[in-house]
Amino acid sequence: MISKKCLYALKAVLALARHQGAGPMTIQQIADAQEIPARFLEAILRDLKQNGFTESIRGKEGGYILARPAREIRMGDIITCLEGPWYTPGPDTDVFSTIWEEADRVLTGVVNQIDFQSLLKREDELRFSHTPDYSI
Amino acid sequence: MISKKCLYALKAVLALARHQGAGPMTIQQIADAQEIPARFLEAILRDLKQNGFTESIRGKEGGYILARPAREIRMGDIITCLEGPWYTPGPDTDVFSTIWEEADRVLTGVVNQIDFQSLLKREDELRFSHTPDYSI
DNA sequence: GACAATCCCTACTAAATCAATAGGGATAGT
DNA sequence: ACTATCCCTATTGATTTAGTAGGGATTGTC
Repeated sequence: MISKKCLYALKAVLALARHQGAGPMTIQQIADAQEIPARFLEAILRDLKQNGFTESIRGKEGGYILARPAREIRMGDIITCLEGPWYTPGPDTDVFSTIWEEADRVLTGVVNQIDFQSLLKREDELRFSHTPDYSI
Repeated sequence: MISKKCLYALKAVLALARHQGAGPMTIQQIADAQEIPARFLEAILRDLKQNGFTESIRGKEGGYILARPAREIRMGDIITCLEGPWYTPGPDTDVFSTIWEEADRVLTGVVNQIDFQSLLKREDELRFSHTPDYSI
């Protein structure tokens, strides 16, 4: 399965996407909102920054923002950034190589179809469908 | 990526598939043929046996055979047996859950389409296409 | 019945990876 | 100056991976 680190990264980007246009979010805010250990999140956000997904503002009133619109960041981008490629073709091919390639292809296909704008929308729909209706 | 243990299991089953009908193969034979540490392979074969993929014959002239025809064993069966499920749905669903489910679905789809009879055929074709032609 | 080749079972270990935590340094707004 | 923020390196404990070790049980052959 996906590592916690990677899941934290996805959640952090999602939080930043929701906050986009409202100034920077501090590490602590993101950590609180998504239940991520703050010191761990710090390293993750630095990683995301180095790969061009986030930008940071230092000093007081500082924090993190997305470097690009949520629409232009795909789940697959973040996953590849944190986990590296799922399968790397080696020099010698056996019967299984082509199958790992196929698996990689379909997996990439799934996560690259989803950008963070659509994740926000999905999240809203999920919240809507899960809100219990207490009316009589 | 896939663990070495799982890859060894796949290779072992493939070796047994190729040997099917020609009596049992010893652990050592499989280990030599597929370049797997014999003591490690021992544990893997036991695991495969407990899950009904292989059978063993003890004593001299003993060894391992496939418990079913190669056609009836799929790659996905072996992988699930060794690695467990890639994703297990938890009690609480978030935006990502449905995506992991979809990823699991497509991945399972790929490896469950391939049985070991077709792997043998693929291997033969690969060997054919890779044999260098030294004729003038 | 002795012997040798095989599978069977439990326990142990070394290395790598995962999931953080710790301690300070640099920067910027007030 | 003070404080809230990000920045960087190093360290740690737990878990998983990839084996290894030592012996026990079974069965065919002489």
